[in-house]
Amino acid sequence: MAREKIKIRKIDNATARQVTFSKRRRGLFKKAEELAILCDAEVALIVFSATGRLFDFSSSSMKEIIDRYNIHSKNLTAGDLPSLDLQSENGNLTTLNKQLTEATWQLRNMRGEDLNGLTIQELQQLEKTLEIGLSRVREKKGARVLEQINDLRKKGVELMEENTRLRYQVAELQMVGKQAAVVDPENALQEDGIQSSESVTNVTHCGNTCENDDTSDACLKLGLSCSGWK
Amino acid sequence: MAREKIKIRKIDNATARQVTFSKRRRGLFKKAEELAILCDAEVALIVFSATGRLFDFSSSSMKEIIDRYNIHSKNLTAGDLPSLDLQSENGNLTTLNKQLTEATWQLRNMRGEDLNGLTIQELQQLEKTLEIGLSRVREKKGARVLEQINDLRKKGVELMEENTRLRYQVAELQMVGKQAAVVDPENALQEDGIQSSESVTNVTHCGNTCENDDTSDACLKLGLSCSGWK
DNA sequence: AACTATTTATAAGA
DNA sequence: TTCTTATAAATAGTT
Repeated sequence: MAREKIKIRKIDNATARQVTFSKRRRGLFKKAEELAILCDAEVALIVFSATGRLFDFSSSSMKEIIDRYNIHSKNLTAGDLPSLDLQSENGNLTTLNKQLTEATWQLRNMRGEDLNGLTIQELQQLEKTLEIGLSRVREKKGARVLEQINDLRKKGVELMEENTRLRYQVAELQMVGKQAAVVDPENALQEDGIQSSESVTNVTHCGNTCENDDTSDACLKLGLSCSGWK
Repeated sequence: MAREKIKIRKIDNATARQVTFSKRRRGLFKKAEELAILCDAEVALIVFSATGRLFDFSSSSMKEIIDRYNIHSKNLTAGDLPSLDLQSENGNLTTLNKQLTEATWQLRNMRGEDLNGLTIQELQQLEKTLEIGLSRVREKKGARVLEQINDLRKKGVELMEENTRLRYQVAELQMVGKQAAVVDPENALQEDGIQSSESVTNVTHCGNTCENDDTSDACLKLGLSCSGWK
């Protein structure tokens, strides 16, 4: 639906796939919500990305919709097939169950739940693990934030450069103006001084100057990319 | 998206609403399937029309996706009982595998591993979860340490009381000794003085005195509970 | 992220 | 409902 038509099959390039996922996911969720509102429908949408992240939308309570779905679908299919490969791989099953129980228990402990069974030593170890995890998460977040800041800086530099160009442009134009209005030289000098000092010290003021210049919409971009994160 | 732009609010006209529902439902399901195929995502979509008809789509098994959703959303919110309903309902091998994968992924994230796929917002959320977990663990550890300290204090008091009793006992015995060995009064007086000053100021020294006294093993207990934490 | 040339989706009308 | 069509939205590829 864009520059080129694409075939509906798995996108090979992982980056492109991720980008498309983000775009289409947003579109899908928007459409789901619109359908629910426009047509008074009950809508539940669950999406797991290829990397395992969950996204979901439900027009009312997800639980209610799933319950309602279960009732409906059971009526339609009658008897469902209760786990066929259960007995064949029983050995793995108990192992998996144990692993999952263990993992879940660890997760809960890390969230600070069910700590009563732990000794002071275990709590100490848990605290250390959490501290390390927390510091790593903070480090990564910091790196991401720095990336964004650098991006903004880069754009700031671009703005400054543009600002310089514009100042020259203004100066040139004013030279022409001075030559034309040589009858009133005082007034022309004053305007020149005000304009240049403002444009150098305050980048955001350029919006007024370059509003209709299609080579310089950097001010707008700056504002937009700032708004997306805290 | 057509002849005219419309506002996203419930369509008043029932017929128009029904028509729009049919059209948009088809569009939504198509988009859902495309997202699943293009981006290798797991998608489940459940829609109930205003008249109660069920429409659903799922890229794989609806049950699996809902199970996975339950695990995820439970982990994100609060306390659940995973080990209990694991054996009864989610006995399926593939389901277990996915749950375990999911749990492992979350655990690694909490330990600060594999953070590259996460957005700043997700990192923020993770940081918050870790902070909460960490503070709970520290709180619990603090409580345990306080318990132990109170225990030790109590035992200290018991020792003091016992000590006092012992001093009286010693004094009494020495009175008897003095009366019996009245021939050497100087030596008896000196022993009394040393014993009382030591026992009042230094509790741990009592070990030598009461080692074989079954009514007072508090010193031993004190030593054991001291060694268990740092 | 932001920009567009295109493709899609769809609102209204037949 | 279905088809048509003008127009709004979504989005693929690019920067």
